[in-house]
Amino acid sequence: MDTSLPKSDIFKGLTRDQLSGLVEKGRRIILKPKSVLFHQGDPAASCFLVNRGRLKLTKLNEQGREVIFRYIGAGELTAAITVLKRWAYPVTAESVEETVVVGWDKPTMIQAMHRYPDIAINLMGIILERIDDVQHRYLEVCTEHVDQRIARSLLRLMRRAGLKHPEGIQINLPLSRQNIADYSGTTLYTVSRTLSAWEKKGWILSGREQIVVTDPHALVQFSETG
Amino acid sequence: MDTSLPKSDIFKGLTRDQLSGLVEKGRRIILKPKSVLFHQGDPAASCFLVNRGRLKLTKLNEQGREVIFRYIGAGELTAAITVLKRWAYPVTAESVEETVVVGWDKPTMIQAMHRYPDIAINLMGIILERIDDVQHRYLEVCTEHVDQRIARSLLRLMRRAGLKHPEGIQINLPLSRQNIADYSGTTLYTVSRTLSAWEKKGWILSGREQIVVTDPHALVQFSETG
DNA sequence: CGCTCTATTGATAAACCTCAAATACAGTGG
DNA sequence: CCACTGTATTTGAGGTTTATCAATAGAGCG
Repeated sequence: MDTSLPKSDIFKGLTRDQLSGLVEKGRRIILKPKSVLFHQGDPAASCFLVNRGRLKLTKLNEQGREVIFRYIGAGELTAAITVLKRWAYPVTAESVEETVVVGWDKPTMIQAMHRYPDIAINLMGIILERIDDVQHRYLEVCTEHVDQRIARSLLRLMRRAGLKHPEGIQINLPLSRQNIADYSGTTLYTVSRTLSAWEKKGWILSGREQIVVTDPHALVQFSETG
Repeated sequence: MDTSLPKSDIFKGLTRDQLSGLVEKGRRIILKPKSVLFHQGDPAASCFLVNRGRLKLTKLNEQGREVIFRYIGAGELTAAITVLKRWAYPVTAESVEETVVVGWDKPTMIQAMHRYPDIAINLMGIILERIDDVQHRYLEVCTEHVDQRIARSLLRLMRRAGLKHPEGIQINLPLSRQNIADYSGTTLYTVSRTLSAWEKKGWILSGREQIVVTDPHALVQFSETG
């Protein structure tokens, strides 16, 4: 069995042996692209670590409109909150590409935290960062214009999933206009128009489900001043 | 000294004596209406419990536009996050009426958590509820129309600060149109127009900085369907 | 090559904001 | 009690932003 694990914040402080012991207790799941790991309100959802690939975390509102909270990649956790709460995690996780995760159920996770208190501390840190992140994005979506928000979305994705590319930095993720819209709180039409305009300005290059940011500085400038 | 403390989630599980010992270690602060307890990015901010009155938690964006995250009342905590993180809490807390808070610095709080592990567990629970709340509001602000969001804001405030009133439920809080706008992510003009319309429909009564919800059911209905 | 999914673009409408001006209200000091 | 002042609120007009709808083009795949 492949016991290699990516570096992850949650297990910082553990030795190699402790870590592989934990991994053995986990359930390894391989997801094809666009398959659902757990669904909004799924009571069985427990704690998952992404080993390879990437998950999209979303939420649907009553009318069925989707919002993307974040994309999480190798070494990142999701649904860790459920370990500490009895309610189901109100978020859906879906792979955007072939993805491998390791999942632990609540009892295992709680036992692990007792044995290695570092895990609990790390978990706390991760949750606090998430809260800060959502709060900041809440501020943005309340106060900023759509195009500013699109710019921020691209920059955020670029930082988390950026790859070197001859013309700039490529967002290494299958990313449709609809995805960007769901991530920015707008519609695919507005995204399309906005990206077209930026492409004319030379700030980005765009293709089918692909974006390359060619002038990050211009985007940053724009995202801050409008 | 007045050692009476409101029931608070954070100290659930502690005895009366343990609690009053803690209160004595805290610093009691009395705030006149509209005074700032701590400011966005203030490194000195530590953990505060509201004893009486109410605080408004806000954040300013780069252009100086304010967003209200939440109003917190007696028995509720704020800035608890700072206890566990080195960074400053990126939020401003301001009293909306005469307010009494008890504040503890980080070392005291950490010591207390060691002595009474219940506190750490309770704190965790509070933080998890907050994350869920912000995420849900993020979804709302991304997907819903302004008037739906205003309806949700009134309902939320009603549930947290509602008082019986001959005509319905009064929101017991000085609440200007601007406040509602900052809480809903819109402008005071739109709030004014919307409330006028609802008053004509008999859903609410409104006065200067005062709202009475006379038909909560209609508001709920509206907030869900548009 | 035809099928499906994604993206673009124009036209139109709706939602919402901004500005300006008028009005209502609460508190203060005479 | 009343005028005065500062703030809160309302409302209209006009404009901008953004969503919606519809039609077309393009890309990838078997």
